Amino acid sequence: MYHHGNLRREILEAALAATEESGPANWSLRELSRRAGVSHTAPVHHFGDKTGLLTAIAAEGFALFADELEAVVDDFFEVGVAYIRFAVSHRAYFEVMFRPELYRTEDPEVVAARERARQILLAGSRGLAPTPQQQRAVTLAAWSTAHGFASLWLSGALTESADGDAETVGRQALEAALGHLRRG
Amino acid sequence: MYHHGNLRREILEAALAATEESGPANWSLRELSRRAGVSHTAPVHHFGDKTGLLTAIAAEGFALFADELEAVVDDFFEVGVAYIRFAVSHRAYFEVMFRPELYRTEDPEVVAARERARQILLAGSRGLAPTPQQQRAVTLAAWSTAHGFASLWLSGALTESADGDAETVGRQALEAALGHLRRG
DNA sequence: GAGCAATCTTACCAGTGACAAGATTGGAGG
DNA sequence: CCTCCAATCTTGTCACTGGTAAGATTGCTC
Repeated sequence: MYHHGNLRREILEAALAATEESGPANWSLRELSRRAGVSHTAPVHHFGDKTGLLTAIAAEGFALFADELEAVVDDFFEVGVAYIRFAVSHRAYFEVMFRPELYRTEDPEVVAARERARQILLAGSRGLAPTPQQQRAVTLAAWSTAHGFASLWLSGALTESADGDAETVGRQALEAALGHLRRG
Repeated sequence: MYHHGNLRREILEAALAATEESGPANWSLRELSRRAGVSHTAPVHHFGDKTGLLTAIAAEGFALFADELEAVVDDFFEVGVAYIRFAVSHRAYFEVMFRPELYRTEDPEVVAARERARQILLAGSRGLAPTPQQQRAVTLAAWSTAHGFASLWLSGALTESADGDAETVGRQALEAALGHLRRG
């Protein structure tokens, strides 16, 4: 099928769907091509190689991530909640983004989007501690807690320890770790 | 080479070394076999298939993990530090353990070792909150913070935000998140 | 010292990512 | 209109992979 019209997008979506089902490694470019009804090398023109496809996913993921964090940037605590919400609701993106061996981490689009997200995280916890040293520790703590909860949740490690939806339980964990910072 | 003598161990170590270098997906059984000087199907007898090898790594990893946590079980805060120390010093194990799509999570050895580690984590934060509900939140918070810091550190996400060795910086992050629980 | 069971090998298959060379087609410029 | 170019997709091929089947080797037991 020459001139599919929307192949780049369709392959990308198929990759996301496949990643959602079985992780970012358990699918092949050829499988995605078959699903899209094109030859096994059709994606090459759009992504170069498999790493290129994963790089595109990471770049788009960091951009979406930054967007969602930006929406709540004024509330330090809600940035953490948004972090968790993003991981759960955009699982496939998240699983690629934080697995640097999968894609080209220094791709310009990736770098730009990732840096944008990072700045929002840094801004979110600004002014919560007196010294720069403590400031940095607070940022790290918040980032670690949100990221850790999200990772554990996605890996299924919490199925025995937590009941409820991710956002509710995540809020409780964030509150236990960081609530004292919020209240001053 | 018939009757290598120690093939199971050698393949396992080679897999750990390769995982350390390039992640748990970027090596092949055949490559490990070549390194060990045996035919490409020799590992089959010991592990069944590639998933079996990764399952063995996960089982051994959780057992080592439980051992290291056990050594400091009396101090809630030090359990978190030990968690981070394990992730950094046994990176290959850690990266497999928390990637359930890679191995058979319900393998009896895996289940036993993982459950042992889980109990230590639960015990570590016992008595730090009045109600069971808060108790659970504190456990989740501590686990999330340690796990998140370890994951971010291993993925390289912190290279711009933190200087120093993982344990030192990790302590600071844990202190910022959980220090208030320690001091009562 | 015979035979068994554990361990390893050789041979093969389908599936994969990458590459090279070529086919098709929409659209721009004459 | 129509020519031709660049974007897009296809066919063909390669080395490599994981998995399976069948068979070879060898340490150990009795």
